[in-house]
Order: sequence, then C-alpha cells, then structure tokens
Amino acid sequence: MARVQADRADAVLALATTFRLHGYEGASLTAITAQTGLGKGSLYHFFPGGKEDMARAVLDEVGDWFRREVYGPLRADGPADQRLAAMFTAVETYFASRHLVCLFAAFALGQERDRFAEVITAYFSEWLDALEAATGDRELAADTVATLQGALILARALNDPAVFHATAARAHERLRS
Amino acid sequence: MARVQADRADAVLALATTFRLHGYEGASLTAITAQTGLGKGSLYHFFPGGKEDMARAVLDEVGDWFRREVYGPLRADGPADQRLAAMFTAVETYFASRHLVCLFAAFALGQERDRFAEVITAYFSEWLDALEAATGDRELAADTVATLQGALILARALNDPAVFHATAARAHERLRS
DNA sequence: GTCTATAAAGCGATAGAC
DNA sequence: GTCTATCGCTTTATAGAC
Repeated sequence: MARVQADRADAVLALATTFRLHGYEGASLTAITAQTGLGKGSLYHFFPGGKEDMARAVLDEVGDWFRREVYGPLRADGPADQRLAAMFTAVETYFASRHLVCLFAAFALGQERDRFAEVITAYFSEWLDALEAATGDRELAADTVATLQGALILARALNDPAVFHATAARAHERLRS
Repeated sequence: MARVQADRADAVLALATTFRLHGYEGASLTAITAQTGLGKGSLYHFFPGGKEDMARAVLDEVGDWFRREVYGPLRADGPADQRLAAMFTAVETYFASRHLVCLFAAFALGQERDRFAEVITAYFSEWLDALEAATGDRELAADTVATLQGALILARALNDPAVFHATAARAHERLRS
C-alpha cells in the first residue's frame, strides 16, 4: 500500500543500512538523514529517544526477523537436515544482501555492547538454542554459529563474499556427517 | 630501562587498549588522553597524522606481534602438531588479556575498513597462508581462523570468556584428527 | 509528520609558550 | 616532550512554525 508520508517501519529498514555501513558510533545523524531521506524532525518524531532509540528499533526488527525466519524453522517439525538447510539458505541470503555485516556482532565488538547487552545476548542465545534443538549437540551449534560469524569477518576483511559462502557451505556439510 | 618521558612504543600499547574498548570512531581524543596519560601535545608529537596515524601504529604493532609470535612459528621447523599447539596457546593468551577483541576484525566490520583495507587484508591473508603451511589444507585454515574470530564475537556477546576457549579447543582438536 | 533554525557540547586538530 | 588555549567544525538534540 503506497503512502506519501514516511512509515516508521520503512525508517527502521533504512536505519539498519546506516548502522551496518557506519557502526553505532559512526552513524551520525547527518548520515542517517541522508540514508533515510527523513529530516531530524521526522526522526525524533518516530524515535523520541534519539540515536539509541533508533538502534534499539533496528536490533528489535532484526531479532524478530531471525526468530521468524531462522530460529522458528529450526525448531519446526520435519527432517533435521531440511531445517538446517533452511537456516543456511536464509542466513546466507540475508547477509549477502546486507553488506556481510551482522549488526549484533558489530555491536558486540564495540563500546556499545554494554548498552545493548541484553538484546545482543538474546540474539545469540536463541540462535544457539534453536540450532541445538536441530542438531542435538550444543557444542556443534556453537561451532557453527562461530564459524558463520567468523566467515562474515573474513569475507569483509578479504573483500571477497565467496569466502563467506564457501565457509558456510563447509559448516553446513559438517552438520550432515 | 626506566624513562621519565613517554615513549612512543608505550603510547602505542595504551592506544591499542583505547581502540579495543571504543572502536575507531568511538575512540575520542578525550578517551585517548585519559587512557594514555598523554596530552594532545604529546600525542600529536608522536603521531603527526592524528588519529589515523595512531590507529595505523597500533595495527602495525599488532600485525608485527602476530607475524613474530604466530605466523613465524607456524612456518618453523618441527612437527606440525607442535606448531599448531603454539598458535592456539599464543592466540588464546593474547585475546584473553585484551578484552577478547581482535582489532582487525573490529575495523573490518566498520566504515573504517576502507581506510585500513590493506593492513586488514594482510593480517588475515598472512594468517591463512601460515596456517595452510602448517596444515596443508587451505579450507581447513579458513575454517579455523573463522571459528576463532567467531568465537571471540560469541564470547563477547554472551559475556563469557569460557566460550572462546572451549570453541578454540575444539577447533584445535579438529586439526589433530 | 516535516521543515528550518538553533542551541550546547564534543570533536579532531593546531599554535605557541615552556 | 609536554602543556594550555583555542580554532573551526560536527555532533546530538530541541523548539517552534507549518
């Protein structure tokens, strides 16, 4: 449904891109207004708490997406192999179209970790729990999530998205054996 | 040898802590002067290029450390198992005493990646090359580095250093089999 | 809901005395 | 080599008109 006026949900999606490209500290209101196309007036109308409020809305949106598209399916009925395949497809597609940055990982590495500690911990805990439910092995779940996160870093550091997909594919293969 | 006046090398070590705690964007000159105990005058005397100069000096120092303590031993003579054990010991000790943050990973995730692209790429490329030399398997090398980096993120996200060491231990074990 | 103007603080960086 | 003072700019945030 087309709208002339801005929608908060649209703003959150644009904000996610800004935080992915600049990080929390680096995402200035100037960069945010440029990315979202919204003036400060609109931004503070949608997010009265300012920048922290914006970041929290973004983390909530991403967390909800993973709960719905990744963690849920991991716990669904059906063959474990199929649920795991769905996870890898979803995760690889997601990060490939989002600059190979996991916002929760980026926030976990910086000073802002403390400010968003609860949602960051929840994101990874729920991922580990859901993956353990599908594999029956907590350690294998941790190894897999760690490998995926490290693969994102490696791919960005080497400026080669193929590194992410190849590493993810091997992690997937390891879960089958 | 004790010195009254500040030494550039000491400053670099203190700067590394600041960048680890705050990230590149978040490391304000106020935070830096507080952490290093040096005034702006001294800082700009040692690092005429300002903040970018400081960060570059830190990345150089860390890169040199890894070359000397990790990549070198990985290529040395002796049993591969022994060289790999040395790598895991060195890396785990290093990050455990440095807030579980890999500066190159932190920089790779942010906007500052472009500015420091060459040294970031070099750090990871050299690590992969040296590890491939010790394992004889490029993919295994990539999986191992990715797992270690992801384990750092996971440990910080869950606020549990044990996650890093346990995940690293399993990555080590995987290289033995 | 969006805009412009503006405030108050913090930023990186520089100059010059010592 | 270190200090203080300061510059010019950007930052987050607010106020008030529309």
